[in-house]
Amino acid sequence: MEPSHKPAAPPTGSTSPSGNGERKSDPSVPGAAPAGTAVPRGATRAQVEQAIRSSLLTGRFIPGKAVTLRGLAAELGVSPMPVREVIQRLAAEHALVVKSNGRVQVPEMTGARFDEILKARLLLEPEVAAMALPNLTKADADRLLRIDLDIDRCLGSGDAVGYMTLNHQFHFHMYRASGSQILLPLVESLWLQFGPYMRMVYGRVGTANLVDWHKQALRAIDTRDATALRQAIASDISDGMGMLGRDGLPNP
Amino acid sequence: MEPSHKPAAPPTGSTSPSGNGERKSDPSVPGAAPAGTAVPRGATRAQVEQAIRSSLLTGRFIPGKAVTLRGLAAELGVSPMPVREVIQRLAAEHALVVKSNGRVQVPEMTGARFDEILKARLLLEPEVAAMALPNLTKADADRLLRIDLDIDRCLGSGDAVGYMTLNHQFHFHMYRASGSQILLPLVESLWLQFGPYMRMVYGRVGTANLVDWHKQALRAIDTRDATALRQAIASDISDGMGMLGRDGLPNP
DNA sequence: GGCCTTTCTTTGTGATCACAACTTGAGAGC
DNA sequence: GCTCTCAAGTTGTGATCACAAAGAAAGGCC
Repeated sequence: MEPSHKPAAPPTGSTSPSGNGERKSDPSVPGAAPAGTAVPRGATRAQVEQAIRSSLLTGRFIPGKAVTLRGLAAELGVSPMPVREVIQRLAAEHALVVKSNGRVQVPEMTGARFDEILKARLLLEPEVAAMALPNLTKADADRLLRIDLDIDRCLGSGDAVGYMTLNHQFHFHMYRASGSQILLPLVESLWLQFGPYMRMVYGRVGTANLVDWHKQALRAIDTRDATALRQAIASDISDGMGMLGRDGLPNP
Repeated sequence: MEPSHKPAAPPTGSTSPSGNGERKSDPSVPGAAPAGTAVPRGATRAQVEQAIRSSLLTGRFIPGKAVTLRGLAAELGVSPMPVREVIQRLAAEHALVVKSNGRVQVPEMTGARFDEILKARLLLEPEVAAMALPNLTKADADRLLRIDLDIDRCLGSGDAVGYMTLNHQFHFHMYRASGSQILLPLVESLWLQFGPYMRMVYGRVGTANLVDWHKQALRAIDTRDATALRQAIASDISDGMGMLGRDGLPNP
């Protein structure tokens, strides 16, 4: 809704970018980028993908909302073309669903989906964390500690978006150290799938998380205890998803 | 290479489909479908996706091979458009890789990737099988048995492609009964990733698989023994990947 | 002969167009 | 007043075009 991404919308009220006089001046953003700034190949698509991904991860797209090609394209100030490809990509990762008639929408959470995502996270993420453990340096531990302190601050002030963003950073800064090429993408796909549902967490931040499992994880990293790290991550996932809550979801 | 899919290539030697006189007669297949047969929406893309997916799963694409948009499009007799979207989709599932310059190629197998795929399969597939167990009917068990008998026949006659196709059918007919919406797609992504590497199995069919774990799995299904089923699937995966072989792969 | 430069070709990318299917809304008929 | 019908608008899909960047190949220079 909020067109915060639109870089330089045409001043005329024409939503459709067709009909403007200039043609093919700059293939990236029609209206910005004053024709001369070197734009790397495929830059537009990368920007579009990043914008949509972060919108999904922080819950800015509400589940069930219809996503239209031209709508998103206009919102981002680009042609429908790069949006098409990004949508295909995200649909393949099940971050978006294409219905039988081709319409695209943000997937709605169901009880069964919720349970399965929880199960999949519990299977994969402790393993990825354990893979990362030998590669985690002192600098990584420091970075993780700083992120966790910021998380505490967000929990204290009730900043839900900040909490979600930082929680994502905490987990993936650790996971990335695993050097995993297979398991890590699978985990990323899972986070994208419950991301939109995160919206439910608004206002609920600070009520749960009696035990700070991140601190336990940091201790396990310090002592190089893979079993303890696995346990801490598993507990963190269970508690975090518990905070989201499965109750009230349709069962199918 | 063999243009078996091309329905009605222009008689002229022009590889590029531009320049043909007829325009916009039928949006599906240019030259076929005599303008009146109802073609469901998005039919072309579905066909293209199916074609490429099965090529990947049965190892018809050799790892490292460059995949070009226009090349594939010409081979399938369609415009580059649907191929673009399918490629994006498959790249998102890591069945294809997009290099930094935008070029697309079939991913090459490395030792690390191989180990990780094996680990991921061992984590996920026994679980999916266990989820499927309560839903497996007598009819499913019969179907699985028939597939396995066909597998035995292929192993006897050294039919590698038949073996790979049927092995895929065996596993996924079972897995599909789980009704899983999250774990099953993850598993499918894994199969797509080691599919091209399956090519290595040509000629090696029949040398391994001393224990028939499929038969063990069928027995576990009969006795509704989840633990035994998990074990059978895990062993089947280990043996199957062992037949593919990790030796000789570059380590990174 | 080997290496560098230049040209031509190939290839991905973004934009736009045309079309069919779907959705939505208004209006006529009962 | 309700429902059915039909028209207008919306939306996804396939095709084609134009362009820039990256490769490949050919030619010239040392």
